[in-house]
Amino acid sequence: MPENDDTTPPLTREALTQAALRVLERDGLAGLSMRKVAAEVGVKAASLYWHVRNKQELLDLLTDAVMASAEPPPREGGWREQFHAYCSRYRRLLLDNRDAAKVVSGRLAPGPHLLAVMEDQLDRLRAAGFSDADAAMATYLLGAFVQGFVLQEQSPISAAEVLGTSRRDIADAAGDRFRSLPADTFPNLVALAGDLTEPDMDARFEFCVQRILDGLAALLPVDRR
Amino acid sequence: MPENDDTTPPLTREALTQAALRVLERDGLAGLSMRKVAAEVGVKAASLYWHVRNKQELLDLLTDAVMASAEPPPREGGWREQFHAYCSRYRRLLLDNRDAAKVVSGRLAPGPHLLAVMEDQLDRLRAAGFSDADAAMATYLLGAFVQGFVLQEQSPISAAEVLGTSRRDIADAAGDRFRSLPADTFPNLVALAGDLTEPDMDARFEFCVQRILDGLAALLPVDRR
DNA sequence: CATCACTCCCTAACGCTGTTAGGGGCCACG
DNA sequence: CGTGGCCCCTAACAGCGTTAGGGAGTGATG
Repeated sequence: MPENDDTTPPLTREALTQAALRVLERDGLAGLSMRKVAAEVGVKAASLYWHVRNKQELLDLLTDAVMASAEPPPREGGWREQFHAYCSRYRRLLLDNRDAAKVVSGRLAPGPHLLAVMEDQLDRLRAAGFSDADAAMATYLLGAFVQGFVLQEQSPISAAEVLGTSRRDIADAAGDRFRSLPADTFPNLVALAGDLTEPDMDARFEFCVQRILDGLAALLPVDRR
Repeated sequence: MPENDDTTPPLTREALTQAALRVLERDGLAGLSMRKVAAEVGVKAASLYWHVRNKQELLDLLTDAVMASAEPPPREGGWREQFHAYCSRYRRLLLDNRDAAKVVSGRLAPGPHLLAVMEDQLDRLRAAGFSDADAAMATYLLGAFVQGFVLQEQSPISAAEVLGTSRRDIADAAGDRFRSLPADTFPNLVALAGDLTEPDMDARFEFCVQRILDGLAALLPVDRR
């Protein structure tokens, strides 16, 4: 009798999704198993298959649940500020929810929340003066980039048997590694060791986003950039 | 007696890597197990742990093996053409080796071959007139983007219980899905259904790369773009 | 020659995974 | 009262990464 209620309400897909979200936060994507999700809702693993076709469908639900917490930036300022904010918020979202980048990039599942985001982005891009085709491509470009960036940003470093796990320490170690390469075959890596191992990922992201926004701006007539 | 030799040469990490590469090509990353790799070299699974610390180390070797087949584009024409070629070739490489994008993005393992690529890219960027910091960032940006793009490009579509698995059919189905959305809440998705589901991924990639190159070009003094 | 250390592979096992088959209470409807 | 659908169960299957411990073969050392 683990419950004080004599009957527990039947499971819903939403409850299941929320439970999976908790397990994901606690144990990460690698630790997210059907058995743990089942235990989280007080049920055995096989029972999940009544509500969900398989694990992938649960991950699809997770994807949309993550996207649900995305809220569009304020609609003020130029299109550049707005899309800069969009990118920053999307990155934040992926960073704040554990392993969200891996979950989202594992499947292209346009759930209702993602559709809403796309709709909003397209509206702003067209209002900014982008052609239909360019607007469609721009949303794709920004989405793919932010996802790729965060994935890269979060991917573990191979040589990291380093004790100090802080960004700073890792960057220092990587810098030393670059500097200790043979200078005759890798002159540029040696010379740019410091630049290559910039530990401030926010600054890196900033740079990249600004370049992409510059590239998009070049599509507009000069007076609308 | 599966061998005509009475003794087989002892395993090397290189032989093991090549075997893993074959299994990867045949069964994909999800089907790549230590047992299968062991069988591929005619050995039992536990024996692999003599040559390799764990599966992740094998994947790191795989990553560098994939990067080994990357060859830099010819050093002729402007920096734009050169880096356009770099991006296209990197994408081709990721597309041609099964699940290469997933393997590569799972770990940040700067093996010798990746170091060589970075060295070469930095050299060209500096020659083109980019500052040290900008050159370092640019390699990062291009790498992260291409990886993100291919990952997105290859991620399976959730609603694809569709029979016709061709790009064209999937795009058509997705287009129909967009068009059948309620036009009052998703006017842009409905209107741009065709543009959003452009099936020619080469064209999509082309667009994105050109935008990023435009953005990078803006860093240069006008006379060197 | 005997002994030791080292290399390289083995068997056996542990605890985990996703998924299916089949069964059994329970509740509403005819 | 019976029947059918809902919702969960137990049991099991085949596979996974990984470890412990053993046992042949080889080459150097006493």
